[in-house]
Amino acid sequence: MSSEQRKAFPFSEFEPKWQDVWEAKKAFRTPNPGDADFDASKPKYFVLDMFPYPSGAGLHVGHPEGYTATDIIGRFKKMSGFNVLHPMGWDAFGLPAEQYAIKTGQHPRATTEKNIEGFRGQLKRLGFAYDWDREVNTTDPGYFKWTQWIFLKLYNSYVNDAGKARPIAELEGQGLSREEIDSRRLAFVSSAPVNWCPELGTVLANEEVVDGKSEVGGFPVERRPMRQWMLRITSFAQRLIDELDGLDWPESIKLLQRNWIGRSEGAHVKFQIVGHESDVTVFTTRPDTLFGATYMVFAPEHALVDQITTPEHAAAVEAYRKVVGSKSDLERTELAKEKSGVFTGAYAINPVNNEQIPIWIADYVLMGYGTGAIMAVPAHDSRDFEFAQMFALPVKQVVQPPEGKDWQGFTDNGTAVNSGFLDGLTTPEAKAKMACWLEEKGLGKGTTNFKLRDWLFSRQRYWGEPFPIVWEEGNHRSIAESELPLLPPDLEDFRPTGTPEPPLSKAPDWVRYSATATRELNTMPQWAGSCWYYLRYCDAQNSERFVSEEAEKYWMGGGKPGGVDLYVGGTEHAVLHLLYARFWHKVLFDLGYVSTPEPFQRLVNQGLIMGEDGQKMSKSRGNVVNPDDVVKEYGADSLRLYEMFMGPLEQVKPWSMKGVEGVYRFLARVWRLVMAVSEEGVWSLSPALQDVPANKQVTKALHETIKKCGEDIEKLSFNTAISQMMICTKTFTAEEVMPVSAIVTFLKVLSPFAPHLAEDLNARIATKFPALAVEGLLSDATWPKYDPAALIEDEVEVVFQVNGKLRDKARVPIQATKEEIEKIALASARVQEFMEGKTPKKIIVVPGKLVNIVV
RNA sequence: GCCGCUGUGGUGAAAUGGUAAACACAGCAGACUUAAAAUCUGCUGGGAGGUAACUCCCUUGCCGGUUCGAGUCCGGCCAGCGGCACCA
Repeated sequence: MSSEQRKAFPFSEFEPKWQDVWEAKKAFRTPNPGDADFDASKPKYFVLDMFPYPSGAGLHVGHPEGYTATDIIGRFKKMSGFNVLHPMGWDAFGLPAEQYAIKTGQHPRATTEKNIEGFRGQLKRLGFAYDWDREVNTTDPGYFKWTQWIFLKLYNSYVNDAGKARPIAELEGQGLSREEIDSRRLAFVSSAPVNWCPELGTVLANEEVVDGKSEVGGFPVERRPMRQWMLRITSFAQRLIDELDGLDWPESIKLLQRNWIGRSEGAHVKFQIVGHESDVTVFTTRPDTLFGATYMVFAPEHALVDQITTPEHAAAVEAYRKVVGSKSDLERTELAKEKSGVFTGAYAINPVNNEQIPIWIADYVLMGYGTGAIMAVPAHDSRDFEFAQMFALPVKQVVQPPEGKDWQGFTDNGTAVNSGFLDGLTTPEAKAKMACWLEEKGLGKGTTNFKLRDWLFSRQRYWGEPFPIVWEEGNHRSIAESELPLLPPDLEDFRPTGTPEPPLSKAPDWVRYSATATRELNTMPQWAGSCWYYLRYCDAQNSERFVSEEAEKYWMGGGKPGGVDLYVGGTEHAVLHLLYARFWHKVLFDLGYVSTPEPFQRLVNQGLIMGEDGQKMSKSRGNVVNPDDVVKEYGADSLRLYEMFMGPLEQVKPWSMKGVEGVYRFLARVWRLVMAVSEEGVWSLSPALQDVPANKQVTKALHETIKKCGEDIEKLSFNTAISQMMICTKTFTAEEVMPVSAIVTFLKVLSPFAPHLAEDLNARIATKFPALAVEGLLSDATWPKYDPAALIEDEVEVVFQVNGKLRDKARVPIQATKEEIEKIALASARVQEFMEGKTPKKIIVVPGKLVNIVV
């Protein structure tokens, strides 16, 4: 049997038809302030999806999940009288695009354009109410001109003592040297060790390295010192933590970000080194345990190691450093099961008791965190304890744990012992006292440290935004804003060079900027374009500014810390995109370019859709569902509705084709409310459709549905809204006569979920009942109001409990008083039976609900 | 190891502290049909008793607590998923 004959309603005819009508009429065009048709009296609602990376594989079923949710919200808000901004675009730069191009032997611009076309077509076939005039594409020069422009803002800014980004010109006015100014820029050059991935031929940000491998491709990553562009995100660490508070985000995501930023409070402590002028500072979160420090450990890369190592230990130290230095991050973590290290021969003096303690080097101390050196308190730190056991170093108790716990390796709070002036204090008291003592003696002070590192911002790849920077006599400087956009050269061979030399070096004409200056050869990472795309949507066509002040104020304003009203996307961006975008937004805010300190007010993460087998969808498992197939077989409305009916939006849930059939049957039932089929299989308006008022039962079901669906959409509880529509449809189906106006109202409620079907049925009803159907497009209709009076029943069922157990129920008038209900309950034969003649101790009456008699 | 989330029928799931399992899937039975598909109707957590209508008991991972009343709140444990991981 062909699928054509099996169709229960002709979705494959009317879905494309309405998609064309919406597009032709620009039904979802959103006017901006200043436009002739802009209505300033309406409130705004900015609903945003995480824009897709247009891969060659096309849309997968995970995309429409979030996109349908935002589409329902957007359509509902539009119907409820809001100016709705619901745009779509393409995050098209980056490694995967370039690798795909290399694999298929095409230019990334060609593959990207083809992929975008594919994605756009797929999204259009799902009937999303986007304003396509606002489409953005990060690889479009008209877009990345402004990405480069924002980079120049970062380059030309610094953070002042108050922690705010300010124009670098302020420092120039203070007569600082070029070196001093360059060292304070938010975009700066650094030659620290970075994550180099030989396979990808580029460096990667810390956030892009997972378990010592590249997030893209899973290739090994090694540490090597290279000169790279960095963004000073660490200057915003505290604000990035603090300003999460005002946001309506899942607590788990806030926590993920807080943990990633990793604030910890402690103290710096200065140690003298025996026989040396120099001293060394360590960071510790446990200054209260200073009396228990029995040795010290430097990171192998620590700058002082060469100076302090004694001749008899030099060979061993050198050998150890060599071994550590040759390891990739992966090997280093893999081999980290057992502690290793060597003694330098040097000693430090513990400032609290003047004891000499040995200085070791070990790779469990990281150069990149704190000061790259630690005081080891083996008694109360598990790593130090393990190391001390291994190398037979002394372990000295300085914290008394609560009764019944061993002090060795005890890391929680307790009471200070063997600690001189700290003895008897609780751990928090001792921390505070020690910090004061250190500060008084000039030996240290309380400090805060963050795990967050500065953002490595350059890549040795072709398919990214070139930096608007030139080099002259060893110094960098920005090019003029008027020179933007800076296009990449047209390269035949854009593959990585296999060395840290970026592929842009293959275009000598492009590289030569002037007789004395050459261009920066690195490109920006994929994250750059996605850091600000939501702003571009507000004014996507503007060629004068990244977004007009007026549009930014209107769409991003509204008195809350975040400008976007609802942002829906996957958890995978919890610490990458969402942290980077917040950082850029804060810089733009400080500089006065945007009106809110945060970009996204409300964030919702959609849950992953698993395969039918409950496993993650993947080609190798063969459990991937292609949305195109579903649309072909069941229609776009079925796909939309099913993805919303599966379960709560935020939950991980498995796909079920049977479930798709279920919602498909529901849509067919709705279709048959309005349409009847002849014996020849021709659909026409159902004769049951009549211009009559709805009876009480239908009216009640309808108004309950208006109420519940409206409330559930606001709560993003789409599955329960759909079940209510199913109940309502059942009530309609049971009727012999279909009251047209009630059906039309129901279609309005259905339309955000299944817009094609609702639009089509309304148009068909309009042919016979033009006065009762919505005039023009149903998508432009107003959300119906429910009548509270229609919901009220004359009688309600009240349950009677004896000692909390259900024993009887009765229908009582809605206006019955507590006393009357109580009397009815006590009169019940079943209740009396279970009371066994005892007198009630207590009777709880919840009007309209229950009576509980306690005996 | 640390942090977080989630545990409810055969399945996806509902349930402002107030009738657990709405809605749907699957299954079973029936109607329509020569037959099938489609459609429509009914049943469908477990156990016990009763010819039957029906009645009773148990049931939201496990143990305890608060409450007239707990899937929901509190404490402890177990399992699964996710994040971080030598961050001093």
